[in-house]
Amino acid sequence: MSNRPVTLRDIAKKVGVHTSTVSRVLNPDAGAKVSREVALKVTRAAEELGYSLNPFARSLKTNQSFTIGVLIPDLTDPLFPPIMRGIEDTLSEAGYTAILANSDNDPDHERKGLETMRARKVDGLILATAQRKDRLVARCVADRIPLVLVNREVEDHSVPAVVNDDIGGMRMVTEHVISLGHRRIGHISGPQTLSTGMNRLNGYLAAMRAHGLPERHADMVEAAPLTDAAAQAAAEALLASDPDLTAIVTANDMLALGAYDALEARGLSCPDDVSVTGFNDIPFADKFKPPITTVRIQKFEMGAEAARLVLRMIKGENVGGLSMLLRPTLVVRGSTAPPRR
Amino acid sequence: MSNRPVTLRDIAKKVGVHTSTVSRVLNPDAGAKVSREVALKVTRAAEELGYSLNPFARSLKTNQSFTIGVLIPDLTDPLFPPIMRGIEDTLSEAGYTAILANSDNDPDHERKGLETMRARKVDGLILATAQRKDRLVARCVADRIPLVLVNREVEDHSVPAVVNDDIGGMRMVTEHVISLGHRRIGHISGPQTLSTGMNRLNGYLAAMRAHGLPERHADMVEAAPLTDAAAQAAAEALLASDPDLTAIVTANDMLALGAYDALEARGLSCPDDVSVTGFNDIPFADKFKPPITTVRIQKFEMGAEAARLVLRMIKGENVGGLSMLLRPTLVVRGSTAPPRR
DNA sequence: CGCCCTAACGCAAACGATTGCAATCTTGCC
DNA sequence: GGCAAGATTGCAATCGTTTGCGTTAGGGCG
Repeated sequence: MSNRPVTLRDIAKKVGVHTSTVSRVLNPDAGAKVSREVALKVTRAAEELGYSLNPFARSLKTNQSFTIGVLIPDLTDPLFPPIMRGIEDTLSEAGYTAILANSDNDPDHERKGLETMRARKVDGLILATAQRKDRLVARCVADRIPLVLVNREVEDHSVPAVVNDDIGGMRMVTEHVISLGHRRIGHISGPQTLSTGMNRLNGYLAAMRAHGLPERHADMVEAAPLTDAAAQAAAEALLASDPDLTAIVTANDMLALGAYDALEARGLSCPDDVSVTGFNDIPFADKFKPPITTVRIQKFEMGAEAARLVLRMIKGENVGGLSMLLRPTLVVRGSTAPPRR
Repeated sequence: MSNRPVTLRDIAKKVGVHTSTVSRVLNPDAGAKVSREVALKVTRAAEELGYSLNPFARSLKTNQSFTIGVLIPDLTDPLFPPIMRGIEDTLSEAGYTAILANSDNDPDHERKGLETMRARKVDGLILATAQRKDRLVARCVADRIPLVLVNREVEDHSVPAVVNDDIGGMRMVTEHVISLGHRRIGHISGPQTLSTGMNRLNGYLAAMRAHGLPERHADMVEAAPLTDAAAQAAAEALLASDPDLTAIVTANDMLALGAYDALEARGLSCPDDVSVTGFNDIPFADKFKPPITTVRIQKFEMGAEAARLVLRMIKGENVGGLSMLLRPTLVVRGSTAPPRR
């Protein structure tokens, strides 16, 4: 028994037909006509010989890799694993495979990641790293690579994207806080270079306006990197400049944790002294003390839809300008309560 | 300007040499001799034309994919993203790419994942899913695929693995609890079908024995699935059967959180009434209330070393029986304190 | 019974690289 | 100056599939 893998030729020889016929039997989708009997004999022989397609040969010929590149900021950020699972689960069902790269929010890394993906000739791209203005994204569309954005999108909506209703979500949670009786409400925002950061800020503003509450500049601080440390600093600035604050709504759960730290450092308690909210509903959001009131976004579904979308683009479907907005839901937990005063 | 990608032939034509020469210039590692001048002209032409290697053609010829399959239980489990990053970061430096599959602890999924990886002709495999006796692992070694285990290993140590010193780690944290003065210490273990579950249990037992403490059967319960819910049930069983327990050491942080829930349900406080410890030091372990005293394992490094190891195997190095044991460290936080009585 | 059409299959040329071997050219040395 | 050794480079086969086109055979129809 030789160890040489079984090829189309082996099957052809065994059955007594030409390799092209075997190929046609094994790829019925191509729409080639083969007689019932031959098809049966071929499939049987393939089975017996334990044939398995050589993907390199196929790809060389068809110029398809059945591979999708996925670029995310950092797999270690709890937001992305669920998205990634959504992507991979639906890709694999379609016979596609994801290859992953982390950008670490570094343009060089990002560029390098994209580079290797293109070198590997991915059939499409899913990016979770988009800035509102993004040169790399622009280059990809210019190069006509099937591309969809996930979670974040670009300013001009020129690229298909699957995102949450960040404005609506933030408006919802802000109004929850307002409805509890809060009037002086601060916001720790994410970077305004990201659609999420901007939209969530706008959602906050919309809610404030809608209820006739003043928008004070001092009540909005940006957490430059989306870390708990940055958020802690931001929360401290907020509390210093406006000691009457009774609530802080933040642009994501990690920032909420940073706010917790700031409150603790000041000897304030949440939610008794100050209510805090997050966004995303990351795993464990319900396990912290207090459990975070937050906005649940559809992480797995976001990934799954992005994958479906890119697959449709690959099939040649024209999905121009199609963006999907997933509806988030409010999750009220222990970090919000009516204000004391 | 045609859109047809640049090939070796294009370069050859431009420079006036044969494609084989171009190939040799572009693959210097192969050790072929090419004159300085030709090499220079070729590289320059390649640059000018914007050549990029067609990986399909190369792979077809060399039968290498520069791809490693990684199989993990669930990316959503906070233990794995850091491991994954370790793997990917070091693979990509070597020009390799990881393709990921989740088993969801389901043998069918696992088998299917392995199947697609083999269909894609990965050059090697990294498995984080190994049971102590694992048929799939056995099949892989039988098929002589370069393979390394990570985090968990097989019983007979027949496969190279990169794991933590689970016994030592658990012994360490148990002794920490003992040194605080605890005598009645329960253990919530992981599944004994996994090396981690068994080793950690043994570490606990070793510590108890070493200090002349009785090993009571009632003080050991297995959390069948490694979830907080299962752990909560386990902790309740523990507390019910042995109300004098003053400490519970668990096999991982998620189980510790389950123990928290059980204590809270009983109106007991941690660490005042019962001390609790975890294992792994997952992200946020310091953010819970109380922050979890736990054993920090080297997650990123574990992944990185596993990647390095599989690469060495691919290069043909004989690493027979080489396993790496990474040293964990004790991280004392707020969930442990001296017993009241 | 002849002709045309279609179904089924074979033929062979790709896809783009790698690589053992042959051919050529230098160079050194006697 | 001739020859051998060594350094470069060319030649051509090959990896395993896919696919446009040609060929064959059979069937329907006039």
